[in-house]
Amino acid sequence: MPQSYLSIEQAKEAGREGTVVDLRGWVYRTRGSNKLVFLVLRDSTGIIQCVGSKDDLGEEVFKRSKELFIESSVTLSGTVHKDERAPGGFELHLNRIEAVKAAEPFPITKDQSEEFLREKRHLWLRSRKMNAILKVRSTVTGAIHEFFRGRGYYEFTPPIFTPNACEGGSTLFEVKYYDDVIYLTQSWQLYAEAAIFSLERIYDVSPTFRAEKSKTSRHLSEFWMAEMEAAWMGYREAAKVAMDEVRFITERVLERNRADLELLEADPSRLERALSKEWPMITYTEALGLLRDRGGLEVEWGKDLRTIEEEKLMEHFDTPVVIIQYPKEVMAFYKPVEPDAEAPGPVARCFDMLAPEGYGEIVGGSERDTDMDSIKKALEKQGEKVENYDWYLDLRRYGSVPHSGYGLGVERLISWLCKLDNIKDAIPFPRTMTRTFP
RNA sequence: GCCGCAGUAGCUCAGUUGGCUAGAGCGUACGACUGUUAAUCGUAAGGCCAUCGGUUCGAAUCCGUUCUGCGGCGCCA
Repeated sequence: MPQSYLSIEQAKEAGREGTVVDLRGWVYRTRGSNKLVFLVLRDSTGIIQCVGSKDDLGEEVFKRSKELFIESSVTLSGTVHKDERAPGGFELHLNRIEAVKAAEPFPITKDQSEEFLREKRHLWLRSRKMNAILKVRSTVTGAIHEFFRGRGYYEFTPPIFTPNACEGGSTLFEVKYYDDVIYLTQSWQLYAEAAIFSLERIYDVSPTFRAEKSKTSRHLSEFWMAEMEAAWMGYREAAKVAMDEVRFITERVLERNRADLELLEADPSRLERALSKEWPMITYTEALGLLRDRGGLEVEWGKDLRTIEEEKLMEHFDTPVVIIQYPKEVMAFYKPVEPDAEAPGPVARCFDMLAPEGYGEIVGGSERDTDMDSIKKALEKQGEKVENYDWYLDLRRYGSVPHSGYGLGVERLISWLCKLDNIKDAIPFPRTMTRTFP
């Protein structure tokens, strides 16, 4: 066995031509005739075509190499050649090939359906498509840490089991907890609000669970949210941080994953175009005006923007757009009223960020209410028991300060960056209302 | 919660107004082929037509039940 193996990416580096290299990986494709075998090798870095002739390999090895099924693990060695006939421009002329473990016939063939690929997701992860998405995903989560740490934020990890509802109880997953019942978190917010009195500026990237009965290509029951919470910060400033964050992540993906985006047919230039422009921040009331004047869509003031309205609105933009000051009535209890707004009714100090190309809401955030009485009233109105939130009210009793925060939907962002048809491809093992397997 | 679509070979799909022994491609097995691009050519194996019930001389096909999956709306990230 050779001492050191190269990756396929390394084997294609300049200056390697004519040298003998050792590679290892998995069989991606095989083709052949009675004198030649073409075997495309795959590893985490890419693919390369390997050519073996009966003369070079010997009758026995040649025959066995032709019998290797797709996804067999192999080690091999050969000479690097530049060859226009090979996919990718390089190929390896084999002088040795050994199966580490011969595979059984691989169930995924060229005829595929979304449903079948999800059923075989544990194997489909090996596909070039999933490989590219997972690489982008790694860049995205890494960039989130880099962004916040570079700005003096602390990572703060919230509990996943929670006794409280926070955004209305209907969408919580109940979990048996010893002899009791508890819920899976659907937001870190209440705990983040406790932590800012210690750390002032915090962020996290963690799983979130929502039992919404949403059967769409934009919803998951388990997804990852990148959240931030900051003391002494207003909602407009938080919205600017969100825009900076999404910009930063997009830059990093363009730097590190250009080839992955191209493989996914997610034209990088559309992201470059978005980065080259200012991203608009408009009010809800202005958005309604836009819909009426440019879209011919009349929306009654006070109604939340639905999917159709959001899509219609985003037809006019090729960058993400932040919408601020939604009507107070449609917002959760913790969002305070903006007194200075020019609007037909009370509006909240809150914002959403919509992605272009129909990818919908990627960020939702707000300033948090610091007024004890209005929090209590809002909780009662939602049917919550105020005494369950007494610990949360303590945060208002002891040195309350203005503060804001937001949550970024990691899979929604990845969907936009990678131009995915379905959010279920943005996470390795999607969990939806009907899928918990594999 | 509401609305729509689909279940036929391991996979992707045909299957006419109800009519003979249910078809193709891919994959698999065997064979042929010196440069293939998820090669090509030949042969073969492979089916409780999702389920239960009904109509009929006769049902993959028509009607109803149940189950499973997919998508849209609402809600959200």
